[in-house]
Amino acid sequence: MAASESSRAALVRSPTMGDVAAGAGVSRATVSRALSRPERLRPETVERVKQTAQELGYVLNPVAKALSTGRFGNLALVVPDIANPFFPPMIRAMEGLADRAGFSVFLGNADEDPAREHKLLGQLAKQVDGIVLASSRMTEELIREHAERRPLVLVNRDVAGLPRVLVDSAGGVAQAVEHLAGLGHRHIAYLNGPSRSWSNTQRRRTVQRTAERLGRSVSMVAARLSSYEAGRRAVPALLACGASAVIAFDDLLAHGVLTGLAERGVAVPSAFSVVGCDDVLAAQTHPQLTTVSARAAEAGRAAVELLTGRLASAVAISDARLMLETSLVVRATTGPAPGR
Amino acid sequence: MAASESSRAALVRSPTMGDVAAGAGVSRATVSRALSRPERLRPETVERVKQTAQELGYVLNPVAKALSTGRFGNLALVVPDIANPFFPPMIRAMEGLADRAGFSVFLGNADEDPAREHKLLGQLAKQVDGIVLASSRMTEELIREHAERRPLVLVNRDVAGLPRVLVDSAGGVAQAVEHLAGLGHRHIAYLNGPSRSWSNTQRRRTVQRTAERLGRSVSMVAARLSSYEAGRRAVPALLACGASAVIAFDDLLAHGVLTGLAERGVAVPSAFSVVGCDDVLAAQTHPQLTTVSARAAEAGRAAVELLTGRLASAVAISDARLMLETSLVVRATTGPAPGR
DNA sequence: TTGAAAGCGCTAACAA
DNA sequence: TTGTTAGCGCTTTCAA
Repeated sequence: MAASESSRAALVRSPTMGDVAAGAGVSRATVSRALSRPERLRPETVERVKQTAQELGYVLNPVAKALSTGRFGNLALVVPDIANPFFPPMIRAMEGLADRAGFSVFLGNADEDPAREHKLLGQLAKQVDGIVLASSRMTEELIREHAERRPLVLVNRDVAGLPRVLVDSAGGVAQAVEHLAGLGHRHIAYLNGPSRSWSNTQRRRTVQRTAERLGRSVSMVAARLSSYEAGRRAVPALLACGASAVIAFDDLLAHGVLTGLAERGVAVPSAFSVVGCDDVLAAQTHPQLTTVSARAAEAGRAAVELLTGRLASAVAISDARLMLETSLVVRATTGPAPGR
Repeated sequence: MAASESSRAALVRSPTMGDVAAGAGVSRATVSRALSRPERLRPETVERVKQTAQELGYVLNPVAKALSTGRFGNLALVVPDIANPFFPPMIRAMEGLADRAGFSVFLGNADEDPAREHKLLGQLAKQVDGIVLASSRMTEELIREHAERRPLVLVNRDVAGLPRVLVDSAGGVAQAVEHLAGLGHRHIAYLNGPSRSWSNTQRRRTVQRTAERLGRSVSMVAARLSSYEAGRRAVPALLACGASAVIAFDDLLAHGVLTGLAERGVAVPSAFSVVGCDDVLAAQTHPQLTTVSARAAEAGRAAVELLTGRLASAVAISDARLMLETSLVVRATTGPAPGR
């Protein structure tokens, strides 16, 4: 009754290469070759092996293969918050491309917590060929450390020496400021997102510089995290600072602001203008939010391409720095400054 | 220079159990025990082993462990479309719970395609301990087949004999119909979602029955898939059918409808009422959509609990059928029927 | 073109 | 309490 006693035991456990070998009257090595390097075998052998594999319902065991080759056929994808609408389109694009390249993907949700991010990367590293790390909140030092263990591509995080894809919101944000200035707004607020976010830093600076250049004043308002509620709660501060328009770190905050304004009877855009960022919520909700395109899906695709390219070539193209330009998408939540 | 030649080679490759064993002056088995069953070892031995493991920066290789034990420490999560706002909160909840239970998670995006779903499950099955399959579009037969290979829990798909978590939108949808009837609407439309969706079938039937019971007429409008654009395009049909209110398959469609109505100058809710489903977009966007709560996160959590419970107990609780009740959340997009 | 055999890093009887 | 040994299922030299 021992599993090794007779071939009838194969009925319960799934068939292995040995079973196929026995069935086809060849060695396990030959089965392996028939499946991975058929050109090195006589066609009729390959045929016979594939035939019996088919009959037995044999499926290659990826874990055994991985142990033997050191290659896993898996990618890791780590994001700070999968529930943030910025990420799903990116994840979707990544998963699709990874799949086409023959990889399965692990998803890690870091919960905006650098420590959890670190832990996730640690436990995933040993079963993936490469990692895409999006909007990391970890220190540069820690990121470098992980990048040494496994090929790693960053999204929206700018660490010199590591391959990275950056959605350059500067262009779009500058356009947003110009758009508002052109509409007569003299005082613009910027509603901040997560403080450790590279994107937030970039957007804040761009608002500041552009407004300065155009001679408009700017107020910085803190939300500190990206959420609808945070945006809603920021409205009193927004109104108090004297601005007549706000550029929010992202669409989620912008929607919160819309609600907060509505609750206070402030009409949009006639009394107050609102601009979002990322064009993700904006594209699938009403009202049509004026926003800065973020090209999340493209960024994801580019990151996976960089990663699989690097995995295939064995030549570490380490310092790739891909910038994706953005632009303003004017929709319905911006209008002329009040009293003009 | 062969890897086995001298221990100096350990500098390049990551340390194995053998390295730790050598360093601590014990056997590999002892290292293994120190890490997984420390209670079976003398405390000082455990200490010594952990110490040297620490020094060497040793991390257990999960793939080798999996090959040896047949347990992977991985779960698979397959959804039809990760970009559909219904899923991210669910995925997030699942990932969090899985992580706490010591599992990493593979994410599969089936793209609303049964064939892709099948393929994904096939390739993932060999490296996971269990599977959560959400809103499957596959045939019951195929689902059963996969459930035989690996422990599998369904979400929002009702297959007898398999453990499943169902968000029972009947309650909430019935309330929505009653709510609208109470507001004087005599003709209500239901905007359909994906035809293979269990949830859609359930919602459609509930609308029909409840409206019948209350003596209201119903029109069925097809959108066939869940997207903002589909909702928007459905507006002409919606207006043409003579209804004064719509219940949409989900929030995404509802938002599309809102935009379509706005484009035609139809005011919400004074001229037309809109109800969504899922309360996912609704909770983080403006305007505040009247919707049916979907408890996606809870459903995800329940599914993972069912799965890990089953994995731990080794007793197959096969026919669990968990229903999560829903209810209507009245917000700002429904109002009295026009002309009343 | 094919087979034999060693080994990937770990676990788990079985002994001691 | 600890070590020895035999795999887990696959790939990959090396020989034939």
